[in-house]
Amino acid sequence: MDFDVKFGNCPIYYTISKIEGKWKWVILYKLHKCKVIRYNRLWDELKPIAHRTLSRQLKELEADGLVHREQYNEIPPRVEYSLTLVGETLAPILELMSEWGAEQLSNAQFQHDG
Amino acid sequence: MDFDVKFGNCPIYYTISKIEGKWKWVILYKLHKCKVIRYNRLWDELKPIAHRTLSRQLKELEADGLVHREQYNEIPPRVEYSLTLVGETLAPILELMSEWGAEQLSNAQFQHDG
DNA sequence: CCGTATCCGTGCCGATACTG
DNA sequence: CAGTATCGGCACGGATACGG
Repeated sequence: MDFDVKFGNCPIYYTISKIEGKWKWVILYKLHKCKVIRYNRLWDELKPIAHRTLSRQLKELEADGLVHREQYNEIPPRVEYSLTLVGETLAPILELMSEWGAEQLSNAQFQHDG
Repeated sequence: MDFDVKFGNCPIYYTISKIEGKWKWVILYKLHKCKVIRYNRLWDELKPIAHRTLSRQLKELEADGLVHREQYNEIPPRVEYSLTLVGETLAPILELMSEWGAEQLSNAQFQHDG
């Protein structure tokens, strides 16, 4: 990564770069909430996400050490995703993000009703 | 926004959608740290960001009520950016993101130094 | 100093079909 | 069930030049 060249004094940029993309935070949040979740279940939760997109983001998250992939060689096949220990350290951020969104939504509600 | 149609039960998606883009979190963080900052100073801090990009993201953030823009009709002109009250409510998330990045960076350091 | 205008590349993301 | 292959659109972001 060319991170430290340009932004060595900016840790938040490291975080943003590591978890870039439209879906990654949501994926991480789902994993945090569900602990363990199968591929199709995750896909269901995130529809209308495309397979290609979900698959790729999961792979990147796995490569970055944030997500663990456990494959069972059964028929039909079963694959379960969960957060790694490092991934779990994001939990406070995920919770705050969710809370912030909820507050903004309820505020917007007041604006409408109020 | 088509948010509530598809993701009404997922507040974190609201947050992500609101603060989308490669730079927005970093911009918000800088504003949070500096309280008030002039355009060119911000641009300096975020180089190699392009003017077009910085300008647009600032406008979007302003339109979303997260950033306040104060213009002084002097010569030479002066424009100062700061967080709105709503923008300030993101402070805990920004701090956590920065801390998380710092931890990951120092961990990576340990891996190297062994 | 503080941006906008213009032009353009690229890479993210989606749809659909197909495989082990 | 759990993905990959292929194709393509389009919006995001960058470089540069110019305007108030």
